[in-house]
Amino acid sequence: MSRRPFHRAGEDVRRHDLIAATLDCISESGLQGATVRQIAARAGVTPGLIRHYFSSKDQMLQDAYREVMTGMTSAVVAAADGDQQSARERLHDFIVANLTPPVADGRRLSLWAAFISHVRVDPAFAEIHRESYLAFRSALEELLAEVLAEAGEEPAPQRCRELGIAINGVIDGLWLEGTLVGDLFTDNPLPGIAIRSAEALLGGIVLAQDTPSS
Amino acid sequence: MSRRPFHRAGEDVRRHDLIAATLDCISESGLQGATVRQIAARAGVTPGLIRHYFSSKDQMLQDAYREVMTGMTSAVVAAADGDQQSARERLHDFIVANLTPPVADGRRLSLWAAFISHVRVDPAFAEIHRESYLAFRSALEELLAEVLAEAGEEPAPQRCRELGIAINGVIDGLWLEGTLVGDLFTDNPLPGIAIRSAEALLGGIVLAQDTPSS
DNA sequence: TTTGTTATTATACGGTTGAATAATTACGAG
DNA sequence: CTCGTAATTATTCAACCGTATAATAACAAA
Repeated sequence: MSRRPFHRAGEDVRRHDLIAATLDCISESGLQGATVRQIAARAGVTPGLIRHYFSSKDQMLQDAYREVMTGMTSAVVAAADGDQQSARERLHDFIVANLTPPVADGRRLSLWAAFISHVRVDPAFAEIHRESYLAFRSALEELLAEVLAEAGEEPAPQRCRELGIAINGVIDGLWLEGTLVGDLFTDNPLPGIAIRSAEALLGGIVLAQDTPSS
Repeated sequence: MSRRPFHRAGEDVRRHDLIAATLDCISESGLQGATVRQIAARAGVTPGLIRHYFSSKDQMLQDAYREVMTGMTSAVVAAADGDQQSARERLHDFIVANLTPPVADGRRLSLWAAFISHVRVDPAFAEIHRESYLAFRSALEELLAEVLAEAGEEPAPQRCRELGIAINGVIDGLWLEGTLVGDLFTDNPLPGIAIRSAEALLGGIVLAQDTPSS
């Protein structure tokens, strides 16, 4: 009976590894499959270590949820911060980034869905959702204001807000269904649908460089 | 030690009661809280009875999922089958029904979210989702074809399909966020946003009787 | 009223869960 | 090189999970 050998790791790397292992477990077998033992095995440690870095398993899940959401928003915001010249192009890339990998990805959807099911049950998760949703929407609204101004239209806050809600709805819905049953949309690529929908919602402002209208 | 008294019930009633109790448990405490003991207690029976009516707990969950989804689609389809004259009015009511109670409702969202998190893990649930999504989308496409024809536009299948995907996306996204954090939208009623969005996507076809554009 | 069927309850089982505690071992400070 | 600290492992615990099986009681048929 030899004791298991181990090596020490910095607090930050351990926490990150444990969260990564948690997300792996959730994406593969859902929240139900994310047990402390499974997570520990995946991270290459023993179960007890989890409660040394997190006050409880629930606390670790909250941290994991926060990381998933910030990862998604930062990915699409980065896509809109490239070297594009016009606001139209930035909005275009922002929308497309939402509906193409790595954001539109089965693993991300699994994680998102698992946590969403907890939002209505646990207030702590509701707060995390609220924060991430508002961060996403405000980034989108800012982008929309620039697009409107660029097109010579007065970017009234109320109009930007409503446009943001609507376009966010399109993105959310397409991302959800497209990633859930992607094979249904091979004949109708979702990025194109999203761009044309946003253009329609914007009252005809053209976003795409090349738009072969269907 | 007195034995618990009981009365017999018809097979259909019992199954329905058990499924109802299952949904109650899920909506209140998520899938994790929907244990056979909790469900049985809620239904006023003992746990063993569940496996007398369902081959397994998982089987009962599948039946419950199917009931939730058919309940939602039938509710909105019924809203579009009233005594409205024009197709425009029917589409209008269809969209509004999606974003107002009892469809836009916290309990329904809790149930939907809990099951969605299972769709990516269990193929049986994926199949149920696929069926219900296609049923919903085809109902919407049919409605859209009538609206286009009524407006004198040729209802090409490809256009109806793309419109259906896009409008379904708007509905899904708004339903999701609106029900998750409804208090964020008190100043921006979602049914109005959805209608105006659909009108924009339809290229200007007017759906509402009275549309005070924001 | 008696009997047979089966819906329902009661009980038990093996396995798993998150958490708590105690025993070790790696590593830095001195 | 030694020692103290704390990161990590090992073990244990009570509670709970879904399921299987046997005992019981309600109701229908005769």
